[in-house]
Amino acid sequence: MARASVSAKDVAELAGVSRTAVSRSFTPGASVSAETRAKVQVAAEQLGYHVNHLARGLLRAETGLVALIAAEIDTPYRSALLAALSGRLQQAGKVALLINTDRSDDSVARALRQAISYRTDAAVVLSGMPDVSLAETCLRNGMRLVLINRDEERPGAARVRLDDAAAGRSAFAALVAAGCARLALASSRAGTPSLVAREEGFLAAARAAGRQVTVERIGATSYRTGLDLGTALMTRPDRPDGVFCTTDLLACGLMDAARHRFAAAIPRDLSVIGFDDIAQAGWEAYDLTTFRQPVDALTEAALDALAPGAEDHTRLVQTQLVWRGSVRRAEPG
Amino acid sequence: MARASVSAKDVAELAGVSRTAVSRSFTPGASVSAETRAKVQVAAEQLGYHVNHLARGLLRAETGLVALIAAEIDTPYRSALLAALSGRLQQAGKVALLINTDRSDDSVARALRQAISYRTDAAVVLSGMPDVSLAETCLRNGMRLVLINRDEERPGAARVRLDDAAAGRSAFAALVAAGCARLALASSRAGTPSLVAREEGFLAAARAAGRQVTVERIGATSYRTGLDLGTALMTRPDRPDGVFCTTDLLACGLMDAARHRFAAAIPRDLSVIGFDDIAQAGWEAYDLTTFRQPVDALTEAALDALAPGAEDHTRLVQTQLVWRGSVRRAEPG
DNA sequence: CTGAAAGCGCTTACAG
DNA sequence: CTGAAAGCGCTTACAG
Repeated sequence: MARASVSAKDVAELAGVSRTAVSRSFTPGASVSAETRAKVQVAAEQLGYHVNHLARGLLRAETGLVALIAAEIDTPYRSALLAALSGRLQQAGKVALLINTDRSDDSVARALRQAISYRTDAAVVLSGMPDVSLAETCLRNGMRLVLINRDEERPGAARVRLDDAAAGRSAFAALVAAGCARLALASSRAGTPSLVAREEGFLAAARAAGRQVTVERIGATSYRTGLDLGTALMTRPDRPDGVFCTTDLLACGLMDAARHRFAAAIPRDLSVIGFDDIAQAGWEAYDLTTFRQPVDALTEAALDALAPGAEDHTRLVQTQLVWRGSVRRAEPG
Repeated sequence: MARASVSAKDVAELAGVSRTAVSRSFTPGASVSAETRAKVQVAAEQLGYHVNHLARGLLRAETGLVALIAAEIDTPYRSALLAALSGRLQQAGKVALLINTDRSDDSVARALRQAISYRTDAAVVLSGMPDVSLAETCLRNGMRLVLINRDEERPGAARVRLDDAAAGRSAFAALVAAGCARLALASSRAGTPSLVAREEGFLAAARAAGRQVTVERIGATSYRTGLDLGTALMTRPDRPDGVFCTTDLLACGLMDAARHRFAAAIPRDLSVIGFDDIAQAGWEAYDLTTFRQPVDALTEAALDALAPGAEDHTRLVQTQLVWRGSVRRAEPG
């Protein structure tokens, strides 16, 4: 039994017009006289009528629904991206279906099935990777598929990626320019495409310059892991004096460990560069030099990619190094 | 023109059964033979069929959609609550429509209209306050309405609230027990119900104990405001030695200002208590004693409240003081 | 500009 | 257990 709610029929009766006229009154650009539309509007207002988008979605090519599929949505960077994405979607007259997953591909599959069930116009995948056949099912159901910061491709799906490798390279250059002698790379074991690309950019640049790098990888991508990374690096005999953390969360933990457990001063004893530019990077306790994830640019690229008929190429977005106080300034002259 | 997608009719034809049989095969508990169901399943799998929940929502009493309406969703506390809420909703077989608002009641109204348009089973309001007539429209459309941490009531709507006043009182008791001589209250000017209740609990307890309290209120609820609050309090001639911040974000800013701008040591020179227990409160740089927002309890209460036929009373959830290092330990007896 | 009619994809009595 | 039929609330040719 359907839920009781006021329908176009009720409005039509009250306004003394046909159901068709009601429908037209709520469709921008439809051919209705101003007079009819006014009568309908009054009746609708009085009854508290709202067009049923479920029914409308059945008839139109678009439902106005877009699925946002992501893991760890309470994390600073993720939540910032999600906020931008959902806000921007609303501006565009769409509404976001938020589906959170753990990292397993299985839960991405479930999320995508949900999206299909509600016939979302598009699905934006921020975490995990849908398998090929499911991706095809999405397309077959007329859905656009946008992958954010995923390294694999899916035929028919658009990708939006950060230039992580370039950032890794420029992190290396920045630490060298600051005069750091013993370089380190600190990352988690998550092994996501973004992390790997940052690591490889950094290491490739070091290799090209003939420089040694101490590499430490531990656990999940979290503040706690940052503490462990800091402890691991600071207890080494060849304690580094310049480190690139593949994430701000890791950098914050690493800085706290270095300061509170080893009484190291930053940047005097240790220069640190992070990645993401989460809010905390700008807090005075950290004042972290880091790469800004251009949330707005990513969001625009994603919106462009999910428009019907958009091209499926990869949209590459550049990051920008935000200079703060965690990296030693090179000696003048 | 509707979007091309595989329908029950396609599956029925391939499986050699009626459309009714297909429908039943996807309804738990419906009367279909195992044999028919199996045939349908095979055909559905092969075609990549998924029940259209838009159409289903038209016929059933529930759509499976729940609207989450919130502002500042990239803020640590908000995003944690949203993550819990949307995760729990999924477990319950529902899916979250994320609608973010600014604080204006107008944008809450727009959000609610969207919810009605998609016939969500319920709307959970975390920010702002819907006006009475719109709240009634929601109910008339068969929607449940759950207000989280809102002080006003709406007839027919359920509320979930934290016992903010109790927390305020116990913050006072904790600072007194720590031996603080000059107490302060630091808050923003946002004036939300939760903030006001915390402030009043603290001030009422102080009044009852005959103690003076320096009150400082500035700007929005943010880390930056915390810096300003810290600066304002530390420049007073009667510099406080114990402060209750109505939010962790404010507390983090205040601590940073006290330390970096006034070289104050915490808790030696200043004891600080926050509220929320955001992730950063547990970071070594802050190690903040604070009240934990029991996100899980709030979430359970919200889910209980949005079940069809649930009672509309207010569900009051208690907070818990998490002791860390930002409050001086009282001298042992 | 307007309305009657067909149809989107589903579910649910109803009859067998 | 099974299927034909009616109907959920809408939109879109079609004819006037």
